[in-house]
Amino acid sequence: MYMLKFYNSLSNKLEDFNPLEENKVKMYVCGPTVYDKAHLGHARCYITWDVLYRYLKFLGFNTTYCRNVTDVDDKILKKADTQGVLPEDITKEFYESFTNSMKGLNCLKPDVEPRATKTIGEMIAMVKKLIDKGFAYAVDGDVYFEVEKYKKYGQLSKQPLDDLMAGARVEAGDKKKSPLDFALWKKDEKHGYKSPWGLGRPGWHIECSAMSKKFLGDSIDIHAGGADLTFPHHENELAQSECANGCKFVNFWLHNGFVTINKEKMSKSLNNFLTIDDLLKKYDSNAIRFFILTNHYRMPVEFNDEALNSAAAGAKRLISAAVGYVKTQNVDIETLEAFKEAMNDDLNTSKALAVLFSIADKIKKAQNKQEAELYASTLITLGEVLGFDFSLVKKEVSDDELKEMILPLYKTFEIDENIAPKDTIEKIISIRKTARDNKDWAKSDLIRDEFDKCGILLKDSKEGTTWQVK
RNA sequence: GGCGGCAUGGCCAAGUGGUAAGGCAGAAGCCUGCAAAGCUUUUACCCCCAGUUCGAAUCUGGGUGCCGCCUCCA
Repeated sequence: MYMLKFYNSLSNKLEDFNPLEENKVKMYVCGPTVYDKAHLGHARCYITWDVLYRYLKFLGFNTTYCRNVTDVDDKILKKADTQGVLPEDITKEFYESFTNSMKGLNCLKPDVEPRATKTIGEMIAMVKKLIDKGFAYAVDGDVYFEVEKYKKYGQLSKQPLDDLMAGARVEAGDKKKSPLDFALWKKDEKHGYKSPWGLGRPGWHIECSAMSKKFLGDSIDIHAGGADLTFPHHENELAQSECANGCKFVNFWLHNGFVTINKEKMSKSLNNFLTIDDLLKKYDSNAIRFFILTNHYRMPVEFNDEALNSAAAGAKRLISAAVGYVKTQNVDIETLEAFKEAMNDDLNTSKALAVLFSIADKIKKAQNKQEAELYASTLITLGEVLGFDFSLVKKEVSDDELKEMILPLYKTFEIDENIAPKDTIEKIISIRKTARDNKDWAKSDLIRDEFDKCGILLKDSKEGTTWQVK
């Protein structure tokens, strides 16, 4: 039995994971602000926590995964105003885009995906409570959290209050008592919601606090997100929630590292990002996952095409090892234990991948069919815990798509277009076989090239020639 | 300036004090008419210096280099 351990950003230590409630895990991940397409950095974040979710469930924890959608935000409003459309138009478009990206990456849907706009009431209630308890104050339609009142402020980011104060920006016309105080509620007469303080909208941090409380309760096991959220977002959430609820907010704070490009953080503001949509045009989800999972989730990952191509090759070989086998209830215990040992160690996915490669190797070296089936089933079972999609190996193409692909061949070989594409391929292969039998290598190679141009790979072996979509 | 992190073969990367997993690429071989695919084999003293130790990539101290947060950002 290996103990499940996570690196807790709150203590900066590896800690044994014990859920608050026996066998139950409540996890919250900061979701996207839906105003633009998701990029590789988001992919890394959500793939990482997707793997955590899958693994917790695999271990048998009754896991509730909540990932919010931030659909009230300055950037959304700004974009809407610039384009002369409603904020809802923006959020609808990019929520759909995000959902598609997640699907494309084979990320499981969270159990709850609350939207900020649907949780306004709870946010207002929380802000009110903070005011009642003396942790917040209202000024001219704004409400601020008074950092001074919460002595533990800075515990997560390990920032001494004095240093924060020294570095804090003081803005002209600021109504805050202290530059460190942050907005819980902002006056907004154009896009605002009704509240005890007039028309306004929630601050970003209170959104997560309220949604987490509503759907998971006052205390939760895991709160995860990108490392850049540690300060101020998570620090502020922590302060608000503990002050409002009067109890511990989160047991484990987990943060993933960034994707870098040319050694710099990939981000919207640096404008050096690659969207998930674009990446998926070139690489499948297994390749992207493999790329992300070869690194430990807390380390930075440097993106470049070479790395992604390398990952694509690795993923393909790994997944292909299970082709022709199905998943059963059986798994190889030794491999399972090795896998768990790796994953229990703060999600050491790099090591877990090595375990998968070793089981893939065992499939090939199996003494008999039964053994091979056991190993393959193990590979699929554990591979799916990492979110690999084993259906992607053999590209399934519909007859119509296939026909579209090989249309030139119909013409070249003067084949009736009413003949099914698969039969057509077989027919051309038999033409090629005749050529090969006659040692007409020029013709044989030409046909192979023609297929290649159409995206079909021919494989010659002693048993004959087979084909597959590349 | 404050806080945090990183430095392992051509590239990516794991690594619990006892002498370096795995992936990619490369090379050689098998297979093939030739290829492709597949299979087999194969490549490291771990940034520098000092220390602790019988023994350090792994611990301590000091360098050097790189990155992130401290402002919206996964």
